[in-house]
Amino acid sequence: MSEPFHVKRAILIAGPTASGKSALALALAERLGGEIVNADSMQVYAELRVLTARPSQAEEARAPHHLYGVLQGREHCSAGKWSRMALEALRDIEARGRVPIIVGGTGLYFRALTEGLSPIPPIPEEVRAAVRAEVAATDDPHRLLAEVDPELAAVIRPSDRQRIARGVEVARGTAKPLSQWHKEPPAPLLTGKLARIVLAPDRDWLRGRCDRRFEAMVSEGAVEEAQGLARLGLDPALPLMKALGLRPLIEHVSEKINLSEAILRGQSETRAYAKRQETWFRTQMIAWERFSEQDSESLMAEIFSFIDELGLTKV
RNA sequence: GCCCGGGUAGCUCAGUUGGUAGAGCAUGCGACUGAAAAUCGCAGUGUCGGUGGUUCGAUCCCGCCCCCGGGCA
Repeated sequence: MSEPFHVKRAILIAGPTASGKSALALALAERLGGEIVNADSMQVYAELRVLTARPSQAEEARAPHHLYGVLQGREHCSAGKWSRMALEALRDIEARGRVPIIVGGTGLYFRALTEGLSPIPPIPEEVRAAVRAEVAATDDPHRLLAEVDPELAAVIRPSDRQRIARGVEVARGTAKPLSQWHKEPPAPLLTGKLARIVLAPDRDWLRGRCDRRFEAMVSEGAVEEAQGLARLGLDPALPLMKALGLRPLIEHVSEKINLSEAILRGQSETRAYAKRQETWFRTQMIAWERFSEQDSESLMAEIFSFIDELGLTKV
């Protein structure tokens, strides 16, 4: 097991979708001489730009951005893959003497970095694919898991096919079941002087922003982006095909539903996602500093004084 | 004016051969160890359009009234 990477200083910004994290990160980067690292599971895919509200080229010109659009849609990201890419980017940024600003909405990715995951080796792709296919096909996937990892089966709901598939693939692809791997204490990948920030705006305010932003995406080419993806004919099970609003827009492009219905569904998916993120941030990231200020200038001031108190503003 | 259909949860609607009601969506809460924008769990709420009648008992049957569609005149 390798030693964690110790940074001089880093700023971590988590927040629900549409909470304004990217703008905040950019403002901080400009002020501190920082470089931005994406911690969002969907913004890593090249084919998703509009639908994931990825920073524009103009924004990317204002400060270096990393891990945006770096994977092809046919690849699949994961917490492990992301954390390895992130560490590499962090080392480079540190070597340049700049401040890393990690920003995103994927709580699990932040956990992988700051708390670590159990040291489970990669599962061979053939095993993964075979297990996923098997789990998708069977009527009783829970039994498959119970056969190879009864301890895990006892705590995973029979309806939760995704976790069941993970449990089965680990049991088959490694020497021991996932429930045993989980007993090995995880170790952080990243240590050092870290400012951990969660944006926690008012729910109604955020809902309004989600709704408006989805409409804005449509006027900025989200339909065309969905059409482009539909033409690629990718496996609908691929992670990027699960992007919020993508499925309704593809249904619209293939003339199954009209645009206004697609928009309503996209907005509704976005709101539900924001809710799940908030639950994670509230219950899983309790040690992080929460900010609910909505005015961007006041927010910036509060955050700046927070990181200043931590001694992160000077080298 | 007449005929037909409808009025049940925030929305769309199901239902009760008469014993005061339920799904999906929305909303709220939660779980979360390499697909996490994923995956999964829990919860609530209703003067069942109004009013009179029949009945031990009406959201359901009957009368009248109101509202919304559609048709005929």
